[in-house]
Amino acid sequence: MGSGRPTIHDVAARAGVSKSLVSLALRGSPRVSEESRAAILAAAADLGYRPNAAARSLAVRRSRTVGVLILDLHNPVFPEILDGVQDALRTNGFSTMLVTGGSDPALQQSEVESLLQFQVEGLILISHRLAPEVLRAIAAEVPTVVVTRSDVPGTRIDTVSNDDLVGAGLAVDHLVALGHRRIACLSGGDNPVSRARVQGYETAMERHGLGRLVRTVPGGLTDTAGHDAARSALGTGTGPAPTALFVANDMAALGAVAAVQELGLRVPDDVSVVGYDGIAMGGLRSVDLTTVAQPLGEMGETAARSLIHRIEHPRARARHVTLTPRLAVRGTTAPVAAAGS
Amino acid sequence: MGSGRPTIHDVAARAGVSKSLVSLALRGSPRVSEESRAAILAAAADLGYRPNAAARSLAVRRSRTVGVLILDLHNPVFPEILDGVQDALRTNGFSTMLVTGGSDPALQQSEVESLLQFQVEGLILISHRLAPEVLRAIAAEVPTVVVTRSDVPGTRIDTVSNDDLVGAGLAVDHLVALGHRRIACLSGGDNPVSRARVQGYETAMERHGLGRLVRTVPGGLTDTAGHDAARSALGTGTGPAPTALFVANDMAALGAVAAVQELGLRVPDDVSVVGYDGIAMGGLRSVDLTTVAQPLGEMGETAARSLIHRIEHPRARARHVTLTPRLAVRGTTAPVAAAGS
DNA sequence: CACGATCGTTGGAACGTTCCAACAGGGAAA
DNA sequence: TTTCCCTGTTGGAACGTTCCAACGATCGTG
Repeated sequence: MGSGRPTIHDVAARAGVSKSLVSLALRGSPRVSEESRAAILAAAADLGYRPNAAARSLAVRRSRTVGVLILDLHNPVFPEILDGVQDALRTNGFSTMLVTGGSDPALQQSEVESLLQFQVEGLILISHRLAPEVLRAIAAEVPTVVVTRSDVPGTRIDTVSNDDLVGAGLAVDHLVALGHRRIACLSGGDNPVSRARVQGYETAMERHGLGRLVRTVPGGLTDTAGHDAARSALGTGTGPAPTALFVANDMAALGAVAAVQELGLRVPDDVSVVGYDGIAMGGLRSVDLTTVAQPLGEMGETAARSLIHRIEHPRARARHVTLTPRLAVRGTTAPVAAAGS
Repeated sequence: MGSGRPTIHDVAARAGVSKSLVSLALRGSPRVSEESRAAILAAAADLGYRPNAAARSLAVRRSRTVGVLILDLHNPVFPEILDGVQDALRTNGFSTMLVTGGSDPALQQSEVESLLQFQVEGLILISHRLAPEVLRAIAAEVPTVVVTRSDVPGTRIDTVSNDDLVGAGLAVDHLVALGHRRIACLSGGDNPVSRARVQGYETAMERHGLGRLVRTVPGGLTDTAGHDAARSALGTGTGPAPTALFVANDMAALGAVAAVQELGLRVPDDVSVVGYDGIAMGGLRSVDLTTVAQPLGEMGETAARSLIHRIEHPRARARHVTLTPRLAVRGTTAPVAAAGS
């Protein structure tokens, strides 16, 4: 007593009832008389009583908390997914414990470890870098949902991702409809997501009878990677320059736009650029990037709902949800210039 | 046993020792014999034992966890502060519990409430919207540090912020050195931070003998607010147009850049623009915004260190740290055009 | 008028950990 | 030999909550 936070015992003593009744009353049980309830509530308010979540979770053996591991808060894609996650969790009475592990797999693993020590009931991994066997071991202990990647083996792990093949097709369709034919693809490097986007691009080009004009330039997922890839795509010596660029993600697309401008060309008059992701920043007036927008918030919500389902039905089979992206047409695409340059 | 996670008792049974000795061994006490230690470690590994943080925190009455409330993960300033916070906390053996409350004060309060239920030992508020009396009540219960705002009353709350007056001065000095005289300020609206930046602008203008040319245009902290404010600043009818804009933050500055271009003017040839904050996105090639950069990571680290100090010395007085920003000169500022337009 | 049912209330056990006082055994000192 | 002190180990209490079996009082019913 006295020292430290007030406990349920202190409230009981002040209200003149037993600790059990306080517990009942505070959780809104109907079988508590009106007077007792009023006295207890008053006592709790007087003392500034606040339930101890650690003690509760110990007693009920449930923490009502889920852990979220996020790769990198700097890439604006992730906060938007997170919004959806938190909304859905909150409305279902779960708390969120958020950690970031950077891109270091070991650090990520230790962060997940500490989430598990806190007895989280489930895990949402927003774009992790964990080794497959580590991931599998984790998923064996606690329901796990992976967002953004769908290359996860095993049936104990739910996944939520967007359909990169369809998305890349949307971009190509849009450009073709604007009259473009020489459409280059700046790839995002050697990871499953980027590979799928490149493949979607190639398939769509074939579908439009442009298979011979397929041109994929190796790149990466950052600003500078996009910049460099665009320079090499537009560089001289390799036949006629492309009139449009499909870039693996928005960050790289922004770099590509800068490169185009540095080369003395205009976007979109001389070269159209389409990104991928739909980050909010792409919608800023001074950026105004045409892009394939993933339903980021919806992906987050879906992930949270899948997880809750698995928590409530531990024997349920894993679900793999693929959502469909949509094209956001903005200012970096335009009909192909009348005269070939 | 059997069902659920293995506990310290299971480990003890398997290693053939008492639970107390397991506890000792796992925490690395020197007074455990080598054989016992080895047997215990082996048993723990076999069972996949993981300590229960809730039970520990109940027993030792310390959670070794700090709560972090972040206003908005979408504004890129905050993740960068957060990086510094997490680094410093991690190296001092604290876990982080991160929540976001959006801009709704009630929601923020309930998120803080749930942090307190988890028995966090301290709180870092990265730009909150809590009412002063709520804030004070919270700080009375648990050590609290506020980052970004320095207008907090009471001596029980530490603050970490940057010196907005000096920062605004840096921007004005830079523009004046480039030959600009008609420098307008696009304000960030009615909040303490924005007011300080405007005041710093005015003071600096006076200092350069440009007091008569002070011109403050009401604006806000978003892309569109900056856009609209820039349009009205550059609009006709109010004497000669400014040749440079000092904008309350980077997001608004990006909107201002877009507005300048829409008006058929070039940045920086016709109009120079300086932002404030130093978000990473401002450094992207296609953006390349000159700005007053706050030492964001350092602010986060300082906040974490202040908090840890207060946790370890509960009677310590609150510290109010003000860090100095630096100017990042990039592509949106240039010498004033030779001929007045 | 005794009986069981209902209502509101209660103490004790449990959750998994840490801490503390106390233990046995062996060696050194008396 | 007895005493004392180490070293390594142990059981029980505590942390703050929830759950459960059981309590006494009041009520209606036969």
